[in-house]
Amino acid sequence: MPEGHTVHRLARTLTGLFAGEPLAVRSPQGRFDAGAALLDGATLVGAEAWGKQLFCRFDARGAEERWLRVHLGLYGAWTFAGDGSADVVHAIGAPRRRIGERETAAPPRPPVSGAAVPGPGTGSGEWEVPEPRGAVRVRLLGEHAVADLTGPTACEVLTPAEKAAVEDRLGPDPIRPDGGRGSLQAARAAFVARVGRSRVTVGQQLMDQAVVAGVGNIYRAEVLFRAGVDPLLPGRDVPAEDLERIWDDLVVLMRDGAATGRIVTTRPEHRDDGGAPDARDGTASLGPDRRRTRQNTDDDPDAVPAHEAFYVYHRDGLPCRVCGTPVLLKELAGRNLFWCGACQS
DNA sequence: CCGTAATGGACAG
DNA sequence: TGTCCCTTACGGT
Repeated sequence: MPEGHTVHRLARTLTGLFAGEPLAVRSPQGRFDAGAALLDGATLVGAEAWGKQLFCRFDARGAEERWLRVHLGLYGAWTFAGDGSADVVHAIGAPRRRIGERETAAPPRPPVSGAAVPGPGTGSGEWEVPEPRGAVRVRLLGEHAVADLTGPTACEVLTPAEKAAVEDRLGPDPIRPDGGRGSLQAARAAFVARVGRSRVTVGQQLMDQAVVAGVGNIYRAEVLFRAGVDPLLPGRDVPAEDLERIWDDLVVLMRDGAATGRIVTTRPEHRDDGGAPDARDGTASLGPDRRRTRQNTDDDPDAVPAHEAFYVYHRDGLPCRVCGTPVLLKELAGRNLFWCGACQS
């Protein structure tokens, strides 16, 4: 997925597109019919993120507020279309979903086989509401835009109490202004204390959303490399100063990711690998934008090429950017862990 | 056409 | 630790 930075971006996008508007809520796929009925016609007050959890607040006149909770899981994604009155990235979520991103540069998609419902129209921008594409769990339709959700791990309507219960199980979030613990200092202290009192490896704990919310496999691998910490070290054996540096680095890296839509962890001096392709994925001949590791990027020509964005993630077998030792790969708790055995020891 | 990977997580035992 | 779920796009046949 979509690590935490993506979800924070999504919250901002949804708020920008829909906040203050009553929305038509549907489940074209049918699996969310009951939930959609609860929300249909309610006003989207705003969206927020905590780690990888997305919460959209709906107010229906006279009724108690409702929260739509969405978790994208490994391959959930939102795609957007609209009249262009709001500036949005057109697809956010699973990396394979590139169609939406191409639409960013492409002219507005023509209506599909005349079946599309005409949009309400806004005076300035006429637009056609596109047919749902694929298995759309939820469609949010407003005056100026439509948002389609596919493939989520979780999609449900919650009461305020139920939303609070979900949040209670989440660790501090480096992207939230107060870290989700009242202040960034308190959030860092909570993280350091929690990791430091467990024998579970620091590599596993970083993937535990109760320890720190929003970190996924990429940030896990990259932040440990940047800190020079061995992922297999038990948390209690990692010096507190290292854990503090890891937290502070997550704040920087993840907020940068939320701002740009990309994860880039390499420092400029470590990026020039001569344009070497990602040798592992056998896509060397496909060109720089078709490698296995792809990002949801804004169309920024100055963006760091994907194959130079990481130190170790998906680079097993390739020489470490810093010391040249081959990057290691090991399956840990069902997920691939990448690290440099020399730099991280 | 089919198998598989993918930045995740819940649940059983 | 293993199993299952969610969906898409890609490479290989």
